[in-house]
Amino acid sequence: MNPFAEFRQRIAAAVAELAREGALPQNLDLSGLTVEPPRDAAHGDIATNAALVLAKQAGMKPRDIAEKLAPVLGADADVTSAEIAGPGFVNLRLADGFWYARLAEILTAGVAYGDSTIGAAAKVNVEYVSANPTGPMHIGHCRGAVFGDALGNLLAKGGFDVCREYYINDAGAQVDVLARSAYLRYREALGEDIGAIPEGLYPGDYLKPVGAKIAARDGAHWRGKPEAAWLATFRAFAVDAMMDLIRDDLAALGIRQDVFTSELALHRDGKVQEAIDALSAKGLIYRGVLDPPKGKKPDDWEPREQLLFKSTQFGDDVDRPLQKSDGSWTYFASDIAYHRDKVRRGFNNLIDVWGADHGGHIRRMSAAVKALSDGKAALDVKICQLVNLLDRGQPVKMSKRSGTFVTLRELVDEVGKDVVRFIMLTRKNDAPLDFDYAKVVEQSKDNPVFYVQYAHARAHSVLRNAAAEMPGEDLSAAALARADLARLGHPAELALVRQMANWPRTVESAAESHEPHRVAFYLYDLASSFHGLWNLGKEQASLRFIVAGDAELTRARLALNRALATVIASGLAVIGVRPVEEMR
RNA sequence: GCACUCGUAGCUCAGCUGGAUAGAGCGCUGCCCUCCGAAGGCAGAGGUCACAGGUUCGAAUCCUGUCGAGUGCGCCA
Repeated sequence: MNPFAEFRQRIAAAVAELAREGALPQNLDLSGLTVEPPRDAAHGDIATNAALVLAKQAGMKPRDIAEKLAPVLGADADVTSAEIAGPGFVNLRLADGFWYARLAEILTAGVAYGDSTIGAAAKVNVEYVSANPTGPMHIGHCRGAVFGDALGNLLAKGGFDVCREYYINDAGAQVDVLARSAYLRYREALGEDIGAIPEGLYPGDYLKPVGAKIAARDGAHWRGKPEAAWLATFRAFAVDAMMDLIRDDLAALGIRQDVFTSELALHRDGKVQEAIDALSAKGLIYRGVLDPPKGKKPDDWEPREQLLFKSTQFGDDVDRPLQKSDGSWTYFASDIAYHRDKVRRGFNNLIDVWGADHGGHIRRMSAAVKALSDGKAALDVKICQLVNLLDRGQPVKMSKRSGTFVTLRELVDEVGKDVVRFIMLTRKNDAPLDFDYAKVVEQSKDNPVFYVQYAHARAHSVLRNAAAEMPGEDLSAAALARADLARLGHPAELALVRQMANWPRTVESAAESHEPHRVAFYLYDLASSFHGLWNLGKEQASLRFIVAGDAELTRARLALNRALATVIASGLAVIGVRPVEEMR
């Protein structure tokens, strides 16, 4: 249960009741009604602005409305006090029993705690990574991959029907370069001395096995033939090999996607033409000449008639070209076809995760989605800013040319997938992120991954100790849920329960705003509260979790421990990090 | 030149879609282990939320402008 959503309903019901009695006007608009935890715990458990948002439409003073509302809410069995504060907030304090019930709920639900139905099983499509299939993934791809995957997990937990998707850019010039590079390695595999890899081809060793495999399969069949004879074969073979490589890299990060869509297949099946025809039927396609970009030196600029999409009708700054001068489709054209395909597969919620360098394409793509779905589908593009790779504060030099760029695999091998995943979510997606090799593996509170894992491990440490001290005692979640939870009377214990009860709300707001980083911050805060509670037991032995001679109190506190571990595990599952029971 | 993103403590960043006295971590100062893991915790100092207007009961949050940073800008993907 999300206590705040629950009380929002109860408050709406109270308003309706007052309206029935004639104390308030009928049919008030409650859309601006918020029900939140107050910033200051001294203000109670739940705060609502109901009186403030209703004042204007009711033509009454906020405090007068609050005066009527507070007694109605105060009559709720779960509410111990309803106070009016400030300009007209109503602050509710809930009975401890309400929070104990939440604790039991956590123990009963397990890691499913926080699962929500706000998504109403609506289909949502998350496209992420979509790295060009020309080599292994490097660190630059990493953030978008983790972000997209965690967002998928988050939406699934929020009750959406999630499809995770990868768009294979296997139709552009870069895959021809890949094919030529593979051909060179093929000749090498046949025993030729190919010397240095020429400028403009991919130099990486990862293409050697590709060339070797073709040589093993086809022998010298392709040797000496013109490019036209072998290009398509080598391209297809190399792209497949690169996609295998990328899938392995993704697997190392714990990522598995549901659908892989090929750009080449869209072209081959005439889907691009179909999409443009569809837009054309809506009168959104024309031939025209664009103005040169202002302020930029038009060195080789010459006016050129092009096939254009009227993206300006949907909020873009300028209409966008669909064809190159040789008549072939632009990337934008095939991307339109791709998004049309998603819409036709029944997705009205589209999310694309892109790198920072694609920021300029958001408007045109959103315009295209609006146009081709007649406004029914919404596209949300999440931009992931750059990751600055550091080592002890010093930038790690990367050069693609010399092949010394850091691959995703190297990174994961070095620090582990859990660390990579968590750190990638410790910033908002649109803010740049520093990733310091040395710091992220540090076992201290400076390192948020460690800090959260440590809280989980500590809770399990207590459960292990308790099991040793109380042999034969049933310490399962189900058994602990039946403990006398009312023994948890200390303010810090209740505060922890309230914070854990905030997890469902965190899931819902993070899912709705497409912001998985909120989960990481929530877990950090929760871990912090738990570490604080732990240390209370150091100063005051009676506050330790295991209390000799009071089995019932111990059971209640063990319930708190197990619930804490459960909520952390539930949150880490969204991020895709394994909760550990012991630190080593 | 235009567009997008951003500007919050000395540093790195949160701020739950407009709420009450703006929060963490690092760094600095001072404390807490005869130990349920000090791999941790507590306390203190530190901010006119870039600046100027506006919207309203109420603005770090929304709008406009200025300044500053990053990214992108016809036939690359």
